[in-house]
This record gives sequence, structure tokens and C-alpha cells, in this order.
Amino acid sequence: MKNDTALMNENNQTHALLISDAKKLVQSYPRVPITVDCVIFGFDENELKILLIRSDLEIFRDKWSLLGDFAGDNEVLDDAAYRVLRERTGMEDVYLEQVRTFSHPDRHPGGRVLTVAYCSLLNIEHHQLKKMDNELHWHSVKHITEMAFDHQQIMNECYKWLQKRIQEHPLGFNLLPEKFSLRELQNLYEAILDIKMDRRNFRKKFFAMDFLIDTGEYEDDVPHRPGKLYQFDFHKYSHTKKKWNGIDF
Amino acid sequence: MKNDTALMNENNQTHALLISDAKKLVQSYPRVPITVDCVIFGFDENELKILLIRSDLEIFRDKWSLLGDFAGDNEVLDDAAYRVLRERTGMEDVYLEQVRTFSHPDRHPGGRVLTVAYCSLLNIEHHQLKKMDNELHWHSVKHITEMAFDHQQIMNECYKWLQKRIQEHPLGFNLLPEKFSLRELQNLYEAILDIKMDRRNFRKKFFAMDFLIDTGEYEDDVPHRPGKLYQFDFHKYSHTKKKWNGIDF
DNA sequence: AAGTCATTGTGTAAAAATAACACTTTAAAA
DNA sequence: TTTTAAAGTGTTATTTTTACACAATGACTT
Repeated sequence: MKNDTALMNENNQTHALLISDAKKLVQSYPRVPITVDCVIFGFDENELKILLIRSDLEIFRDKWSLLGDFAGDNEVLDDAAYRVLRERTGMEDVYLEQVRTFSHPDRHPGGRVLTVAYCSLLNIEHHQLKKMDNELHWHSVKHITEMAFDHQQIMNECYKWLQKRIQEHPLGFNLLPEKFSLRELQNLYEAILDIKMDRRNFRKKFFAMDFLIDTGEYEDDVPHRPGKLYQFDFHKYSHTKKKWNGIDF
Repeated sequence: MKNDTALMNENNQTHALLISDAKKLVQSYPRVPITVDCVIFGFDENELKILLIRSDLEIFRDKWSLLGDFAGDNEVLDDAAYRVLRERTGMEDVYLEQVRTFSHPDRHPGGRVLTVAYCSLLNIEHHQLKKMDNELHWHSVKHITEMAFDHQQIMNECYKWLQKRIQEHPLGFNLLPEKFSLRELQNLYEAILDIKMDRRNFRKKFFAMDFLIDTGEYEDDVPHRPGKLYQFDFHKYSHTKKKWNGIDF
């Protein structure tokens, strides 16, 4: 399997023979179909949601599937993932990040297909499900089961990734309206991390970070005292990122 | 590019046509050669090292390359990465983890080749470079340049990954002898994180974690007062893992 | 044997971060 | 006007982090 061509010389040393025809070398490699799969999270009714479509494979009839597509011939995988999002949701500038690659040879019933999982976060309000994609729906992450392929595993890994990521990076704001109340923000964290947090300490924490811009506006659709609306100051954040040098495990 | 076959029916609703022949579907996908590349870190003389080989491509003559190989026809990528390690270093039970996938179409001069980067940590003392691989050498991570393909970028990403990872997981012990002094441990952290740490606080931190087993032995090759030797209690650690629920960015 | 050298090993106090906890205010709805 | 539901707000105790200096040890030198 190893691909270096080597020869012993008289000093018992080796010299690799240099390969001059890189194209020929690459042509000798096995080739594998590649897909990208997008784990698209949203937040609605105080629940973390995931956008799924019915599998279009007979063998997975009635099972849910991540939004994916194969990667084009010379397409960078990030581009493929953005393309999937654009084609399915019409959204352009969404948060997207590669999570990991899944390669089990039996993961696809049609033969070996390698897939690269991407995690995307989008604000459900900004998003119009395209009518064409009738079976495209938001599902509660907590309750979804019966997924096609290894998509349950991919979703779980992306969910764990998100839980960790949201603690260390301001991703969560991609799931909220541009202007949000602290209660909404806390609900988001509680839903994603699946824990309860102390309201006073939560507020103290975010105010201390000092990345929330007070818009002066208030909620207007609530049947009780409305909360103040804030925006996240991405600009200030990007100039302030600090590095943690602790050790903790 | 999108692969769902859909039809409007009289209610202006869509029904996907189910695909019954998954094999045929997969055969219609473009296929890409896949490699794994191992970023193998070691630690010696208080420096973080990386194991590299001379590129065997003419076009990259005299440049350094990560240890990689293409993935076999039905080979799980993790297995391919372990195989590369075994073939190149003779080591079996080493630490290995997938980091990310690189897909730029121009990253390989022989045409599109997608590579999945793995990070591996190994104890240089336990490792015998195989004579066959004459050009296989440890290099200082700080000083290496002139790498083949996009391997410099891959190395940098894996290095950043390692810096973060070592703060939160007990990986570092894979780079040290089984029994090590606290000075060695601190040197390792200082080298990888590229910072100076306070010796007393460093010790306090590790003793407080309570995962170090005092072997009762001492260093015996130092020209000064020898330090105590410790082992990491992986067993206790695996039963104690705690979860951090804070928010910090 | 005495002295020098380099590094180990140790404690405390101040500062910062976290965690626990309850009452008053506000606006909407009844 | 009253009720209701959530907003908004501070203090204290605890834990964690940081900063910092000197005595003990063993190897090496003379």
C-alpha cells in the first residue's frame, strides 16, 4: 500500500526515486465519491431545531436526512456546503464550519461514499423554506430519530461540537434575531447546553464581557413586562479576543 | 447540481421520486482520490518536534512532507492513518485523532486530491526510525519551513489544534516517558503553548487535579538535585472527567 | 571535606471569578 | 384596580488564580 519507491545503495542508505509525473501518480489512487452534509441548527420556541428533509432513497423511505449533496469536480468542500445551504434555504451569509469527516465504507447503501459534515447556524426568522422542498422541516433536536445513513451519528457529533463551541465563541447570536432580550439569550444557552443557569449570574457574565449593545428598545410582543433588546457587538469582539492559558481537565 | 428529483402534483405540492437504485446513484457522483496525512508530534530537548520525510515528488524536491498515503478502497480513514503510523514508525498504540479535511483543488500538483489530516503524538524514546526511511527525521516545529503541498498549512492547523487540546485533555503525557518529572511536564506545556508558566502555580495545579501518581523514584541523570518522577493516572482520569458549564469568549 | 552550583520543593496573601440566593419593579391582561 | 408573569437588581461566601522568595538537596569542583 505504501507508495514510496526506494532503493538501497552501496552504503546501505536509501534514496527515494523522485516521481516526476504527479498526474500519473494521482491517477493510480483509488477514487471515492465525496459528499458534504450540513447539520443546520435553528432555535425556535425555546428549542434547538435541526433542518431535515425526507430521504429520497427508497431504502430509507420515511427516514429523515441531513441536507447534503456530492461535491463537484473541482469544488472546495466549504463552497459545496455553502451551495447546499443556498440551494435549500436561499440563504447566503450564514455561519458554517467544517466539523469532521465520516468514512465508514458501509455508511451509504450505494457503496462507499465519504462525507464531510458541516455545522451551520441560522436564524429561523430570516429563513423562508422553499416551497419546492416540501418535505423540508425543522425538527426538535431532542426528539428526532429514524435518520437515514449515519446521519444520527453525524447530528450527535455536531451537536456535541456545538455545545462546546457555543461556550467559547459567540455563535449563538446567529440563531437569534438581530435584537434579542437577555431572556432569549439565556433560553438559547439553556436549550443547547441542556442545563439551567442562574439568571442573575448569566446577566452579570454577559454584561461583564461588555459585548452587548443596548438598543434602547424593548420587546413588544410579550404579555408581561418587556425586556430590553440588545445587539451583539461583533466588531468589538473581533478586536478583543483574549487567549486562555489555563490547564483544566 | 442538486440531486433531488421532484414533481409538482395537482395540489401544488411536491413529492420526491424515490430512488431505488442507490448504487447507480453513487456511481453518478464524481470521484476524488483521498489521502490521509499524519502530523506526528514528538517532544525532545525541550522542543516540540514533528516527524517529516522528504517529498518523493520531483516537483517538491528537497521539500519536507507529512507522512501520508492514499486511503485504500474500503479502508476507514482512521485505519489508514494508523496504518501510515505503523508502516513508518513501527508503532501500534499511539494517540491519533482526526483534525480536519483539506480540499482545495490545487493542493496537489497531480490533480485534485482531498486529504484528511490526523494529529498523532508519540514518545520519541519509544520510537525507532526505520532505517529504510532514510530521510525520515524529527524537525523543530518552530523552524520548519519549505514544505510540500499545503503541508505547512496543515501543520499549522494541527499545531493550533494541539495547543488548545492539550489545555483541556491529558494528551501531553503521550509525548513524555512513562515516568516524568514535573519539570519535564512544565517544559512540555511551555514549549507547546509557547509561554512561560509559574513553577509553583503549575505544580499546585497538577497536584490539585490529583491525577499524578508519585512513583517514589527520582531522576538519575541530572547534574543537580533530582526531581521526583510521576506517572499519569489515566484510569482515575477516565472515571473523573468533569464538565465545564461556563461561558467565556 | 568544604564550597559552589543548579534545580527541586514549598506557602501565603491579594485579587478575580464563580456560585448561591430573594425582593422590588414593570407592563400587560383581566 | 387587581392579578400575573417576567424583568431587573446586589451581596456574601467560596473557589480559583495570580504573584512572589527562600530553604533544601544532590552533583560537581577543588
